[in-house]
Amino acid sequence: MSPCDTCVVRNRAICAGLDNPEIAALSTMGRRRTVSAGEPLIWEDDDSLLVANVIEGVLKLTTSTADGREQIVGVAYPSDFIGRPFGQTSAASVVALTDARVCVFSRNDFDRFAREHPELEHKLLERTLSELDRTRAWMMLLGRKSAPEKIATFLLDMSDRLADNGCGPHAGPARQFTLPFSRQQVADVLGLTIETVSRQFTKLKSDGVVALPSRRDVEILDRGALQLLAG
Amino acid sequence: MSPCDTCVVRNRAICAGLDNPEIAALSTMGRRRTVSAGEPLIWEDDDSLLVANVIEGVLKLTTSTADGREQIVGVAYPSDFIGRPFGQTSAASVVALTDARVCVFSRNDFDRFAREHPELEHKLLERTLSELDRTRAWMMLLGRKSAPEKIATFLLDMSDRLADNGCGPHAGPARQFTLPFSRQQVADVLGLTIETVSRQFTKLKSDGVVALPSRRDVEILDRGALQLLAG
DNA sequence: CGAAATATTGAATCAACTCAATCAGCGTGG
DNA sequence: CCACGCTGATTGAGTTGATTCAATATTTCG
Repeated sequence: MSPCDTCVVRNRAICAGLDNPEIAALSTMGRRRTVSAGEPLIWEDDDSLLVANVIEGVLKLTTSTADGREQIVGVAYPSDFIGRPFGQTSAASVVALTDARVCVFSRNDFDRFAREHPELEHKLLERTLSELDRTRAWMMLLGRKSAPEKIATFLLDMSDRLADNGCGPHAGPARQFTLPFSRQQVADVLGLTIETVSRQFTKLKSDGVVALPSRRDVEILDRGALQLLAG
Repeated sequence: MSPCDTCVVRNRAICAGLDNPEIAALSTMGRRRTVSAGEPLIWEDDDSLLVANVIEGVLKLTTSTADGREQIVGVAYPSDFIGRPFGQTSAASVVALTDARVCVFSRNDFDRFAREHPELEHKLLERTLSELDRTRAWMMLLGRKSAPEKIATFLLDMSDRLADNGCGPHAGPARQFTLPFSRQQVADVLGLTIETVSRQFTKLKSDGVVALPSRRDVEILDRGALQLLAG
């Protein structure tokens, strides 16, 4: 019995659609590992040695300048695929935001396996195309939106992505949720400073648009107002 | 004889690697068309009805806000693939910057053909992964770089991508080139205003870093200085 | 040539940043 | 248990880089 049989993302990750012999083969190549909050898994510009599926937890993808400025260029949730297949180096670092569990493959093994399994490559292609769409929408935010618009867009995005996507029917966006980000990390997602993020949060709170019961918790009181602010 | 036999991007586009019967089949599905400078080919949020290979010319991929702000999220050169396969809607508009020639497929036809030809899907996957890398690098620019850094990075990027990639050996980055962008379009790539772009260009000229013989022409006089400025 | 579009330059404003101080939450150890 | 220190977040004051608004210059094209 392979560990995949009990994998909680078995039917959502790129493994979905593989038949039992294929899963068995893939299973022998992969191994599970945990990554503690704050711990890196992949380094920017390093040789691309491994790829992985996220089983549990949240990780950030970042790029940095020589002088230490950071931009979060992506966020990986359970069932997401991380790492750079079919390429020599990884363009982004991957660091866990929360304690996480991932299913890791050597890139070489994965590349070989993928080339032999078109269905898997197709899943990966669909995922990559979606991620590119999402990334391009974020470029609009970074290049053209004001700080209030950025914050509103961010909160709505979080509300969608942190929606309780368990097995319940039509969950819809979450009204209240816990951010996997510190204020600094929110700033690194939005291309702002921590002070600006803090001020915008305070503004939204005093305007009664959101409630902030704790540092990481958000409750959306007026979604319509947020959508209006998002621009 | 199919038009592909004489196609100048035959060996660089995703068609590369297909054998003759496959090319013949693909060829019957595609048709060539020209797109004049300024003419749109695909509209944001519209149903994704067509995909295409760029044969000649340059096109921009853009997203816009309701109130008309625009962000250029990608630029397509000859041999690049444009459009959104395997998805209902297109996340970006595609508009020609110069007169262009493209090889157009109905998305449905292309999707079906691609699913039957893993080698083609693999090529598309590699391209999409590279484009995602490039896009993420651009997010760093949009979120964290200053106007002078943005302009310097932009000019170096143009110098690389507009390098004479004919058949000559090891061309290297272009020392002088013609921008396919107006000042407004440069602003839309970098998330700046046209005035800021103009001021930065003037600054680089008066500092002797570049020469600007005409509105669209750039000659890099001091590449080292540009690299330093790029941050 | 003249008109229209595009680009540059200048002056003034403002949004977001920097720098600095205070505050809140939290775990530790006396 | 609570004082202490540490980290992260908030708030304030002042600055600045990029914008906006406005005027002028240049190029393009009918």
